[in-house]
Amino acid sequence: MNQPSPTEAPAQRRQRADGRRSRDAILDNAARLATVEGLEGLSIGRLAEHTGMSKSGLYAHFTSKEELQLATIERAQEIFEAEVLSPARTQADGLHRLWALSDEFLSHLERQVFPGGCFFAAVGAEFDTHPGRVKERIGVFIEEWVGELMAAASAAQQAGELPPDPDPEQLIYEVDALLLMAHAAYTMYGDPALLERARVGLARLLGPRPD
Amino acid sequence: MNQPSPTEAPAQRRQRADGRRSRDAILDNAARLATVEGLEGLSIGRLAEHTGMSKSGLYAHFTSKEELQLATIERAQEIFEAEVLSPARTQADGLHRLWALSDEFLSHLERQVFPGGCFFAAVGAEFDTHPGRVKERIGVFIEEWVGELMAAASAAQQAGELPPDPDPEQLIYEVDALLLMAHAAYTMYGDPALLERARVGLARLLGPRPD
DNA sequence: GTGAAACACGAACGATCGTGCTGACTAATC
DNA sequence: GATTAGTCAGCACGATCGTTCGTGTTTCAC
Repeated sequence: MNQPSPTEAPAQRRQRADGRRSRDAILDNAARLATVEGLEGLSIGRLAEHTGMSKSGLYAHFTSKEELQLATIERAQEIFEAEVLSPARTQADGLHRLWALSDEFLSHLERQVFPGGCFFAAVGAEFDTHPGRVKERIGVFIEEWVGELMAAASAAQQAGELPPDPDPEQLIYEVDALLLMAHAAYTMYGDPALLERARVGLARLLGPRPD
Repeated sequence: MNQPSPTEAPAQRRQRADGRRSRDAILDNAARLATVEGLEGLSIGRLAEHTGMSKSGLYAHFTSKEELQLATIERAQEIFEAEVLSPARTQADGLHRLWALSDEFLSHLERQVFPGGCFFAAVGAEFDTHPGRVKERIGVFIEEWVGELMAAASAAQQAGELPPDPDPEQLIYEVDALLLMAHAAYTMYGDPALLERARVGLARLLGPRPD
């Protein structure tokens, strides 16, 4: 029934439970460490040491370092979804959603979900000058994030919660600028007041939080 | 007369003209390459190859890689002063100066003074999670840059060119956020429209350009 | 013009990088 | 319970890393 038809390429080697657990642990560490050491600066050896396994044992889970980097991005995306996107999506579309996305983003910086701030801002800054599959994936995720912000902004304008004047692209550019600045400033100096400044700026762009 | 008193530690080994030229060439290449490869990712060997000299010959100019990095930052600062700060300082203090600083910054991105965008945004993102002398120097320069922006904003408020409402710290936080976003977006996607969005945002913060 | 010192090179160092291979061990399948 | 294959460690590889040293070569001060 649910077994793949024999004509289809299986391609997927069957996976053992302990292997799945190891791979998860590796990628959890990789996603968090990458915001500190960088996605390229993070070496297989140090990641293995940090995960408590041998270099070759760890490497057996991936076919190359680039594959490890891509898998790490995927894991970081899951973490971001769980910590930022999902909580914000409980809010109604429109201005509530837009504020929630911004607040949850700033909250995940403050809670240090990643020790180096926003994963995608960190590795994006690292790979913006390194064309290839890794940069592409990061670029795609950022576009999705911006798309989600823009959808909420459009809905807010449609509902009359926001003036139509700055079109959503411009508005979200400025919102995202404040969020990026919050990441950069807070990671560099560690002062929570630098997160608060972003909230003040958001209030000027979006008006005070609804409710 | 202008020779150092013999009791003073000479400390400074006398320098030959060709050596000075070599060192300048090294640091010019280093400052520009660092925005692409990263200040840590830039290796002595590749920098030597790019400069057209041997690895050991290049290294003889510095006592360690960290010293090379610090000298590179100093050189980048000189370039930034020449390309951004000096031109803007020809404008009168206040709103004119503030707009000039912003415009010259965006212009130096567009002219690709550094191939990887803003040097200090790039290496700042790399070293924000690496405490040490390099991070400190970067942090100090950013504070000076922000200080210059804030001084212009204060003068503009004093002159009645800007409302006193957002205090200079908050205002410059938002200005700098737009400039940082311009760097990040333009470096990642290469679309000049992303620089124009920053200008539009600046106009909302500062009002239209004077004159 | 001569001597001292700055300069630049080649060779080499120990360490670490990403990447393979081999072979025990062990969990899942029949 | 035997077979299969996923898991993971040990070892080793070529390359590259930052760094040092010794040795010619070139510039500059006297």
